Amino acid sequence: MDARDLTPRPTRRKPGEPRRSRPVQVAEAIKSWVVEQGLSKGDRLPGETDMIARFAMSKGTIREAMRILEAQGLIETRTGPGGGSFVGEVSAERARALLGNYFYFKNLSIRDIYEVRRALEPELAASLAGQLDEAALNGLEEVINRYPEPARTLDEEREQHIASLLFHARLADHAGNELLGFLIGFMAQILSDLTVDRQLYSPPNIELWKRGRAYQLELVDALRAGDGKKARAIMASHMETAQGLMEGQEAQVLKRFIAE
Amino acid sequence: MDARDLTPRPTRRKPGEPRRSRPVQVAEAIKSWVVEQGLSKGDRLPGETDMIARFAMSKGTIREAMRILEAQGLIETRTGPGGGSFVGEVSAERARALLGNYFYFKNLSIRDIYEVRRALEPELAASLAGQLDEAALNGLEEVINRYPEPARTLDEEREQHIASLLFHARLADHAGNELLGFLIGFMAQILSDLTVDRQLYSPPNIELWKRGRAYQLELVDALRAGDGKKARAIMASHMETAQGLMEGQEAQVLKRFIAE
DNA sequence: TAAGATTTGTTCGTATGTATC
DNA sequence: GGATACATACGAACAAATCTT
Repeated sequence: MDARDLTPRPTRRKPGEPRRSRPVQVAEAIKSWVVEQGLSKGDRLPGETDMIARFAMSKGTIREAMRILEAQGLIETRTGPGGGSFVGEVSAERARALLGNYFYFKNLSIRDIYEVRRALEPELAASLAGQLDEAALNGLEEVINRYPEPARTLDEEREQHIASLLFHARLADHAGNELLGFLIGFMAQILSDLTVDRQLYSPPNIELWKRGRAYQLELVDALRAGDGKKARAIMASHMETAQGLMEGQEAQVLKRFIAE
Repeated sequence: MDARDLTPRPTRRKPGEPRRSRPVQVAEAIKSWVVEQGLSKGDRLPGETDMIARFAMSKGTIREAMRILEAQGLIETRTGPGGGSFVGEVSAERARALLGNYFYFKNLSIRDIYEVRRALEPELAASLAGQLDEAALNGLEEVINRYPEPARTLDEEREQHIASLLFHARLADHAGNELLGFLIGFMAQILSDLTVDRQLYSPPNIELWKRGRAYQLELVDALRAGDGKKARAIMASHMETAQGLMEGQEAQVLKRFIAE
C-alpha cells in the first residue's frame, strides 16, 4: 500500500463558505482516497496509528473524522485483533433516516406525498406483474391477513394503518429498479411516521380499512396472473381513494387541533 | 435550562445488533433531547463544557458526538464568543449528497432513472403552469440560451448536457411540493454525475441537443401561457425521447468499453 | 488597532476495553 | 487463560477563531 503524504492542502475557501474544521477535511480526504484506490465494501482502511502518521494529525482529529464517515454510513469500525475500519455500503435503512432528517423540517402534507405516490406506485405495480415467485406473493398476503377484521381498539387501528404501509414497503423491496424501490419504501416510512405522530388513525375509519384491504387482495391476484395493466389500474385507483380518505383524516386532526 | 442527568443508560442490545460506541449513544441522546425540548433552527445547544458535565464524558467523546450530528447536517458549530453549536436545517445540497452515497454502490442504469423521471417530471411541469413569475421564466430561458448553437468541442458538449439538466433542477426549485422538487433535483444531479463519470456526452449528439432545446423552449411557452395539460404533454414527450437518446449513448459507451 | 474574554479546535500521554489466537 | 492487536476513552495543556471594548 502506498504511503503518500496525504496532509490536506490549505485550500482557499470562498468568503461565504463556512470554515471547514480539520476533522471534516480529513474525512473528505479519506473519502476521496478510498474512491481513488477503488476500494469497495468490506475492504480495510489503514489503522488509526497509520492514519495519524499519514495525515500528520493527532488521534483525536483522526477519530472525529472517522465518526463523520461512520455517521454517513460509509465505514464500519470494529475493535480487537483483525479489527479496524472497513468500507461499508450505506444501508437502505440509514439512507431513509438521513433523508428523513431533511424532510423533518419541511412539514410535508398528505397531498404532497400522495402526489408522488400516485405517480410512482402504479409504475411499480405494473413492473412487478408476473415477476414475483410464490413465496413473495404469499409474504404479501400474510401482511394483508394480519388484520382480517376491522379494528376494535385505537391501538389496533394504528397497527392496521402501519401494516397497510408495510405492504407497500414489501412491494418496494421486490422492485427491479432500486431507485424506484427506495423512493416508495421511503414514502411508506414517512407516512408511517406521520400517521403515528399526527394520530391520523384516529378516529377509526372502517371505510379506509375495507377499501384498502380489497384493493390489496385484488392487486396480489393481478400480480400473480401477470397482468401488468390491471395491476397498474388497481394501484392507481387505490392511491386515489387512499389520498381522499387520508386527507379527510388530516382535516379532522386539524379541526380537532383548532377546537382545543 | 434544566440540567438533568443525561448519562446514557446501558441499554441492552440485541445479539445481532452491532455494538454502539459512546459517541454514537451520546449523539442519539442529544438528538432526542433537542426534539424533546422543541428546539428549532438556530437555537443554541449547551456548550462543550456543559455537555461534558451533563453526560459525564470526556471532551473527546462529546466532540465525536457533535461531529456525528454535524455530518448529518443537524447542527452547525462556530468558535468564539457567542459561538457554540446550533440546530441547523439539513440543506437540500447535503441531503442530495448523503442520498447519493447510498446509490453510489447501486449502479443505477439510465433506464432506472428515466423510469422515475418519466413518472415525475410531467407532474411537476403541469403543476407549475401559470405559477411562475416573469423573473423565474426568464431565468429558465437564460439557462436554455447558454448554448444556442450545437457544441463544437467535447468540452462544450459536456457543458451543454449539464446545462440541460440544470434546467430541470431550476424547475424543481420552484416546485410547490417540496418532496417532488427534491426528488427531481436529486435525479438531475445523479444524471449529471453519471454523464460526466461515464462520458455519456461522447460522442457528440446533435440530435439530442436540437430536440432538447426545442422541447425546453416549448415548455417555457406553455408554462407562461398557464397551459398545464400542454406542459405535461411536452415534458412527457421530452422524457421519452431523451431516454431513448441517452440509452443510445449508454450503449455506445458500453460498446467502446468492450472494444478496448 | 489592540487587548481581553469566550468558546471551540487540536495535541499528547496514558489507561482501559474488546475480540482473536 | 494469557498474549496480542486493535479501537476506545480520559484529562490536562495549549492553539485558534471571533466578538467586545
